[in-house]
Amino acid sequence: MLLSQTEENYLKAIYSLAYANSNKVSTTLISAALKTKASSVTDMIKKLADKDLVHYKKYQGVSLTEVGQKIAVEIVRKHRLWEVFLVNKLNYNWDEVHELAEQLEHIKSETLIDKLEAFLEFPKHDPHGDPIPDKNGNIEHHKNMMLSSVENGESCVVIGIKDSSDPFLKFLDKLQIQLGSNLKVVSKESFDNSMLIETATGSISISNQISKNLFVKKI
Amino acid sequence: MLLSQTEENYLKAIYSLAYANSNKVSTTLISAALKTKASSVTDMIKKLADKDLVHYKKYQGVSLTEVGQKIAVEIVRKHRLWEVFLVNKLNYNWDEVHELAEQLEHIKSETLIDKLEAFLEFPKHDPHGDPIPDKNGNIEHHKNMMLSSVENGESCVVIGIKDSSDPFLKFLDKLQIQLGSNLKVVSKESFDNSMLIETATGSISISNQISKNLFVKKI
DNA sequence: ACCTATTTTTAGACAAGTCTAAATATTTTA
DNA sequence: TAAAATATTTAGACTTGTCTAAAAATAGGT
Ligand SMILES: [Mn+2]
Ligand SMILES: [Mn+2]
Ligand SMILES: [Mn+2]
Ligand SMILES: [Mn+2]
Repeated sequence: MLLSQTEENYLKAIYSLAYANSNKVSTTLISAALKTKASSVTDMIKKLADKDLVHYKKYQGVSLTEVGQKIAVEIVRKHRLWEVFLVNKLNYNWDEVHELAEQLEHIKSETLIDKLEAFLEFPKHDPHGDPIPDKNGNIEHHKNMMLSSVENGESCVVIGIKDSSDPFLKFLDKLQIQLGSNLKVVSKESFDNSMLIETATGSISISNQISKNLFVKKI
Repeated sequence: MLLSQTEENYLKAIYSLAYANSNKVSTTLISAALKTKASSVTDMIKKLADKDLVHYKKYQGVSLTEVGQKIAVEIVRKHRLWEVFLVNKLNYNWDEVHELAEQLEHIKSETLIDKLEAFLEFPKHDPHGDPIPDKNGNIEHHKNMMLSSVENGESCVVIGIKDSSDPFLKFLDKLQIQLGSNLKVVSKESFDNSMLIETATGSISISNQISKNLFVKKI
């Protein structure tokens, strides 16, 4: 099955949205994610349904078939491996690689991505801490522990970013928080849910907005 | 100026054809190179002319403007650097990379190709011996010495392949002839212009077809 | 110079992906 | 449960790049 870039982008979008939300994804949600109009989405959904890549009943939302899901995961795999390449080999910063990976993920080849994976020495996570599916499509999701739920006095390591938008990544750079950073929760304000935390470089106060978007592992 | 992949492919095709032939390129030649119909070429030529990327007068053939040429060379640069990446870093064979580079050359980014070039340590030639234009578009063409014109008793090094088609490259593999191979011309048959040559691994007879397609430098 | 063969262009059509505007279905609210 | 608000689908149009078939221009041969 040879898909167009556009079709691949739809599948990937449906995959992320289905994961983030429940299961069935609405037309408007997709159109927002892809910056198209709802009517365009309806058209494409029909095409994908014809190819048995999505389940679709009018007005009922859409979900991926097994084949559709498999393809979506392959694209996610490509996206994340290319991101690793860009950051680890070409010295891009983690906030600069998304758009490029968005293009590179559509390169068609039977062998390329496995060779790239080997060259990168089989990374398990992309530069934003997101898990990289293996060549069979298996993927180890984060356990859902956010910094916001860590108790006073406890320490943890940053293992992932929920909102990988450029501005948020740049802001983390400024705070000198990276993947692997050790953080100790000193205190929590019940007033606004902000936190005082200790990092390698000092103590900082961070808003709930931020602590809700950092995946951590207790140590 | 943001061009579509198709437009870029046309510019690159016109560039190679203009270089291989005289200067003005005919509609049919382009359609043969791109495997489209002549009528499609006419349509696209008009669009490129509107964008001042080619000079075009009906029935008179087409040639690149300065801007058009600059863009074409940029695409050639990308193509060849990606080929180097695929061969040197991902361990592809030289006969496997063309189609992939054909896709990768269209990735849009201000910074990617210069970072890739640095990562590859500024190679001067692609895996087929073709020169890589620098970031300003300067390109050092081969001096036009083919193995076929080397005299009896003289030695030379293979520095490039004129016809980089998969079958020819595979055939050279079989003969154990690579870029950098030392060849000594033992004798030439006036009958069919075949040559007896000595390589590192032994003596072989090669047809004029082959010797006409190997760029060499005398030593 | 004229007729013929070839090349090139035009005209009209089609598929993919998108849009706007209008119609229809669903959901919310009262 | 019926009106109002919102979401989704349909209808018709447009752009890009392609094609086939037909018309027009050029090039060659006598
Ligand atoms: Mn994409
Ligand atoms: Mn990522
Ligand atoms: Mn190409
Ligand atoms: Mn090459």
